[in-house]
Amino acid sequence: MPTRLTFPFGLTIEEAKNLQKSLSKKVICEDLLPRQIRLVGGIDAAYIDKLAIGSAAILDYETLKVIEVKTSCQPIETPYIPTFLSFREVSPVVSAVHLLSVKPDVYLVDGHGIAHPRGLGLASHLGLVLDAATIGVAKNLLCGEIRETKVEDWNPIVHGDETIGAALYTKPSVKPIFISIGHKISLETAIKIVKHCLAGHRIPEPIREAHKAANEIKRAQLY
DNA sequence: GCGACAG
DNA sequence: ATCTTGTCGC
Repeated sequence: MPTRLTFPFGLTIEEAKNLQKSLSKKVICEDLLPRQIRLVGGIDAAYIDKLAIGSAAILDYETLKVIEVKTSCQPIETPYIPTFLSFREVSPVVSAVHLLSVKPDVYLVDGHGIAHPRGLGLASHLGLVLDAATIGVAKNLLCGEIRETKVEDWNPIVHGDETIGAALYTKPSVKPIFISIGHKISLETAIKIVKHCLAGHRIPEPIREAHKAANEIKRAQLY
């Protein structure tokens, strides 16, 4: 019989793949967000034993100062399988987002958007679930290759004959970060927003804050 | 069949 | 992601 992993809804790998494919058709690669961004969100997750900690941080876009941070712990319900990260992280992360008293104009998500084998990385999946603008910000490439034609501070990530993202060089002599459309945004705007949020670090500030919050929870739970 | 593979 | 101190380098 087919390999039936403990996916939500009892999905098999094949069924999960088909779900990703159909959901990816709903992803919008255009700017459906305010022209003037006021609040930016950062999304990340951490793990302690059998618990997943979803984290969401809200920062002021201009000053990059933290306005609010929420976390939510849940039992881990799905194993980590490459290309199926969203099945593992969407639930805890959405719970954290629902605890927020304010919603951002766009979310920076720790993971890929459409730069995914079936076009549905965590950032895109989350964007569809929240019906919000999202940007995928990954530290490693999952699929596609970098086209070395750098004329600015980034190179296109191509898959076949399509540009699925950008390798953004944030600092000299430092590995780039991989940006891709999550939902309701264009790649150009996504790159612009991520660059604005760098503040001298490789990882954009909203994600760093979400990451910090998740780890602070870990310490509290540990003792 | 083999290797690669976000967090 | 996680287990983990000091250390090399900008």
